[in-house]
Amino acid sequence: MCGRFSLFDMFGLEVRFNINLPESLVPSYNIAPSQEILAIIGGGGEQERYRAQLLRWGLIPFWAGDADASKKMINARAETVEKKASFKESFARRRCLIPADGFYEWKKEEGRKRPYRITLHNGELFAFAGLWDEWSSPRGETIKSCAIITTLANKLVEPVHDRMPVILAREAEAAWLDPRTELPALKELLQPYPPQFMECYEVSAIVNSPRNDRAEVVEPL
DNA sequence: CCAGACGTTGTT
DNA sequence: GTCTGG
DNA sequence: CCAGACGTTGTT
DNA sequence: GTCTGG
Repeated sequence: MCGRFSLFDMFGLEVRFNINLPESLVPSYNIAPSQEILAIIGGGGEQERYRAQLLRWGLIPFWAGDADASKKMINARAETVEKKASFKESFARRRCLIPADGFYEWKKEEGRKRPYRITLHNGELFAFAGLWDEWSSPRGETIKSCAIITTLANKLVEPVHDRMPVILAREAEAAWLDPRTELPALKELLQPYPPQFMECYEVSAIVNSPRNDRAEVVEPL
């Protein structure tokens, strides 16, 4: 699954995704659920440019009775995303890119967990396939939130964990955002990323606490 | 028909 | 809102 | 995802 | 054990 990632390479970000960054966005080595994260929406048709949008990580379906759903819905399974009540509407109409430069998975062994960091070669920026939604409370407060889609781990990640987030091929990003893309074509985009373009290495357990947001957590152990 | 759930991961 | 279970 | 808290009453 | 906060 994917419950932690990083996005600290802010310089390449605007050019790579053709966006203006939100003022309040700060680089982070250790991004956790419940935080406001950068997402990219728009594209396709008349819209010339993608838009950056901060979203709470943890999707609250628009019909939810309260906002507690967000504590659970940090991931959506690629295999079932078009069928689940909580995600189907977002899958059909509210897809987003979630930029990152690495993510973390924990390997469980002998009763303890060791964290690993997974990146593309050279720490290149990439985008998770994401879903978003907008929820309004009875009092009229609105919350925009999101989830990251997961799929089977590839050969590189599989020794650490059996699931991993969907990283979109760069040439698939536009199709993912395009409202005209048909559902079967969308599902085809949700594949495990090719392991030969990725790196996986153990990192310090300092990353375990989301409070430890510093460069040390991305260093090889 | 209405009521009630709506999720993933990991562990058992 | 929409699906599943009864 | 992991870490850390997990409670009420009454008083300031 | 389970929920909340980050």
